[in-house]
Amino acid sequence: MTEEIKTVARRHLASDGANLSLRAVARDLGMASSAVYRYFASRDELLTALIIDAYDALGAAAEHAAEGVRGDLDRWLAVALAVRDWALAEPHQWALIYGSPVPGYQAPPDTIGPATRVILLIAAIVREAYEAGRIPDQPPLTGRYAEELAAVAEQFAGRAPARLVGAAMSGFIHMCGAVSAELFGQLTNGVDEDRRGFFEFQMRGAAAFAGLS
Amino acid sequence: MTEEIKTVARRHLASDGANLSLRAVARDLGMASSAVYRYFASRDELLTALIIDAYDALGAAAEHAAEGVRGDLDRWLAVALAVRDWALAEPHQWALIYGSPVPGYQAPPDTIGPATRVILLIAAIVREAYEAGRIPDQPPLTGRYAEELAAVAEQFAGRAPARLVGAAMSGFIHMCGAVSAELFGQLTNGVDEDRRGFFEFQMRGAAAFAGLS
DNA sequence: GCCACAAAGAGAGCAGTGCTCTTGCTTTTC
DNA sequence: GAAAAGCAAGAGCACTGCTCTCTTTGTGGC
Repeated sequence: MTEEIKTVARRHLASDGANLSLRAVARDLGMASSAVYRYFASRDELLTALIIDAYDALGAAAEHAAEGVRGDLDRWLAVALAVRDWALAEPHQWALIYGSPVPGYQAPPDTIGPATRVILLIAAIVREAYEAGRIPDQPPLTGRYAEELAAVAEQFAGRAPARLVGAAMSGFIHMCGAVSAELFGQLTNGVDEDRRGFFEFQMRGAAAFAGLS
Repeated sequence: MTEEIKTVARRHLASDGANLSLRAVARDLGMASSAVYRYFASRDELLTALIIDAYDALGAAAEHAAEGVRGDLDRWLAVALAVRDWALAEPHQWALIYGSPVPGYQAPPDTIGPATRVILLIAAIVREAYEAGRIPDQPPLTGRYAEELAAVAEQFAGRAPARLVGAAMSGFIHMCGAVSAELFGQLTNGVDEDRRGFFEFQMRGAAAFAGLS
């Protein structure tokens, strides 16, 4: 039942965005709106469920795309293009997880696990490349943020230097920005035909910043 | 009067986000909700007015920051940091213009003018650097998107090559992504203290991609 | 001074929303 | 078979965007 509600809710998400109507979902299911509250304590809880599912679906798509691809750069590009493909297929789910936060909505801790799948995948790509000695040396970073990056590295990226972790995060952020820019209409009247090509161009730049090849 | 409504609406924007209540705004002004409709035909029209104002304020802040700064890289960094500063000061206005689009809302053509101020400013920085011969040569781009970029260049960036225009747009997109990531909570548990430093690190990377120095 | 007209606001009302509470029905469990 | 638990329905509250009609207010022309 919960699954059925989520399926219909996802359909409504595609037409109404984040302010989908719980009542309309209930109507589509042929039940009273109050009955839905047996499965989800509130509209926000429904949204949370959809958010977690979206993160998971995106993470799965990215991991699947990376499977079996050899070469650091190719793996990174495969991940980035898979993320873009998923976002183009599910624009409203993308908006839900990487768009502006829903007003008054506070993401519960359950979401941070699924939320990190993609960035962890990218971290793994970079770490493997680094540990295999395929990343050229770069001058170390200094400053407070470099220490924070080093702390992150210690947790997720083995012995990779702060600069590399920073470049990886930068690539992830750039990727999210590029997808959002495309979906949210920032590219209109600029690049309209070959957006995939332009996206790949940007992602190659991001990879070069990290020293991937 | 319209100005007064917008001011109160902006205050509500800060607490309720994009789904601010026209009735609540009217209440705050001590007038009936129907009276507001004399000044704005609909809630969407109010949002449009706020969007245009936000684009203009951001554009003005960016242009002001660039004034008098010498050096291509420094100008670019000044613009990027000014954009970030403005976004941190007005997170809900940022979400309004660069976050996920409001469901069912179609941005009218009036918005595209103000929307382009920042990217045009960046284009100007890059163009000047190129025309003064301060951008090292890079291999030309090929592909459909390269043609589109060349068309954009012809309009806004003089004789700059497609790769340079692409890198400039890439930097703009990266900047938007970095600001959004910070505002929308993607950086939580990663870089928490010195986000400004990390932002600048990314923007220096974006500048290098375009050949700015 | 007075009338006429237009602008500005008030108020009621419609259909819709999230959510709660009470009531009833059905299925399981003892 | 009776008690208990799970599930759904319905009414209702306070809220929303928006429309309609009505009333007040201010101003220009004579």
